[in-house]
Amino acid sequence: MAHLQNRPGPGQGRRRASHSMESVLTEAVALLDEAGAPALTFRALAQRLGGGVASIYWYVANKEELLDRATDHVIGTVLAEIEALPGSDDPIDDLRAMAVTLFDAILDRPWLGAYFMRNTDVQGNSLRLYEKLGRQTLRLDLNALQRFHAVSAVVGVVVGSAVDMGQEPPEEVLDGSVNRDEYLGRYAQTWRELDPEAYPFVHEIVDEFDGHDDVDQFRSALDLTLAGLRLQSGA
Amino acid sequence: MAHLQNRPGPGQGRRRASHSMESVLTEAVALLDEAGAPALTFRALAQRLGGGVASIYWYVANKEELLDRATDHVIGTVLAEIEALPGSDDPIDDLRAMAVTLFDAILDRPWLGAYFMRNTDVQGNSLRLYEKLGRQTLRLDLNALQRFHAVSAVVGVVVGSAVDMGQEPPEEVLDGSVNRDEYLGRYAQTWRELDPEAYPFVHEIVDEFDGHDDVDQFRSALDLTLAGLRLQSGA
DNA sequence: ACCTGAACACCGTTCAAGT
DNA sequence: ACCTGAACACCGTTCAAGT
Repeated sequence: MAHLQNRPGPGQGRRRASHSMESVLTEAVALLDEAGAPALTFRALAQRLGGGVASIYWYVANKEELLDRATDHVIGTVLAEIEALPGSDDPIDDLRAMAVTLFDAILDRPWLGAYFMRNTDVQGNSLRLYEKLGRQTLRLDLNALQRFHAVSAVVGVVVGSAVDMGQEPPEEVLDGSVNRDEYLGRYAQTWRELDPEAYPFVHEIVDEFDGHDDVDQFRSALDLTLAGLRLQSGA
Repeated sequence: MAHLQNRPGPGQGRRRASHSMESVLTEAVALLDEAGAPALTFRALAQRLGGGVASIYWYVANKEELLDRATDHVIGTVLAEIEALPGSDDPIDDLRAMAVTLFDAILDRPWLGAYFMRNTDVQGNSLRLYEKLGRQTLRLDLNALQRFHAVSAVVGVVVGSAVDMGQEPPEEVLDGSVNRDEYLGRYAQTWRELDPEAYPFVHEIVDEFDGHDDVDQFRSALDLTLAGLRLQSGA
C-alpha cells in the first residue's frame, strides 16, 4: 500500500495539502471577484485550496488580516498601473490621473471600495500608493499640513464615491432580470411622485439622477476637490 | 393559577411580550451606540425587548432593513438639528454648516458612518436630509447636473471621512490601556523608520499625522470641495 | 514547519404553532 | 395581528493531534 503515498488514485482521498501565502491570497481575491465579500469564507477558501479550514490560520491570524492582505495584494497591481502613468508638468493633473486609475480598479472590483486604505499598517502596497499620491503634493506650494490634508481629501473622494457604488445592487439587477437603467428609472419614478413643493431639489435633479453614470459623479467630485487644491496652492 | 396571566411573579416567566416599531428601533440604536455594529444581533435585540428573536421579523424583513431603519431613525435627529440651523445669505456657508452638523453626529455615533445614505429608498429622513442639502444649491448659479454632482460631492466628503474614522480602533485603544495619541504616536514611529529616500512624502507629513485631529481633516477636505464649488458657481 | 478533523460558540432566518 | 420555541444552515475560531 506504500504506493498510495505518492500516487493516490481517484476517489482515494487527496494528499496532505500544501499552500503558500501567495496561493491563499490569489484564491481569496478570486472568491471576492467572483461573488463579492460575502463569498469569502474560510470554508469556501479552504475548499478552493483543497485543504482544511484551519490551515489558513497558519497564514493569517483572522479574517480581518485575510481581507487586509487580499486588499493589499490587488493594490499592488493598481500601484503598478499608477507607476506606469506618463506623468506631466502639472502635479494636479497627475494626482487626478492617479485617482482615476484607482477608481477604475474599484469599478472592476466593487468589494475593494469597502476595504482599501482601511489600514496602512500592513505597510505594503497601500502605503506605497499613499506615498505616490503624496509625492505630487511635494511639487505644489503648500505646507506639510496642507499636503497631508490634500492627500486625505483625494483619498476621501475616492472612498466616498466607492462606498456609494459598492453597495450590492438589488438581486433583480444582479440576476439580470432588471438592468441598471430600469432600476434607476423605477427609483427616479418614486422621486417624481414626491410633492414638488416639499422636494424642489429632488425634482430639479431627478432627470440627472435617472440614468446617471457613477464615473461622471466621481469625476466631478474629484474635480471640485482638485479645483480647491489648485486655488490653495496658488498654481 | 389564572392569576399568573395578569400578575406573573418574579422568576415565573414573563408575559407575552409586545413591541412596536418605535421600541425596536430605539433599542437597536441603543445597542449600536453602546457597542457598535457587531453588537446588534437579533438575539441581543430580542433580549433587550424581552421577547423572542422571531418577533422582530414581524417589524423588519431582515437585518439589512433593521440597519436601514435604525440609521434613518437617528438621521431624524440630525435633520432636526439641521433645520434648527440659523442660515445665512451664503448658500455655501449653509452647506458647510449642514455638512459639519452631519459629521458631528457621526463622531458621536461612529457606526453611523458605515450605513447612512446607503439607501434613500427607505424614503424617510435620509431623503429629507438630501433635499435639505440640495436646496442650498438651488441658490447657486448652476445647472441641474452640476447641482446633482455638488450634493453628491458633499455627501461623498462626509462619507469618505466617516469611513476613514469609523474603523474600530485596536482594542488597546478601546480598553483604554493606550490612548489615541499614544496609538498615533507608535504608528507615526514606524513611518519615521522608513527610508526617507523611498518615502519622502510620508516623512514630510509624519509630524502632522502624529496627533492629528479627524475633525480638521474633514473640515479641510470639505473646504476644498466647497472652494471648488464656489469657483464653479462664479460666486 | 505546516496541515487536519472535529468541536465550540455563535450567527441570520424560517416555520408551524400558539394567543 | 402579533408573538413563541425550536430548528436549519451557516459562520469564525480553537485545539489536540497528526506528519
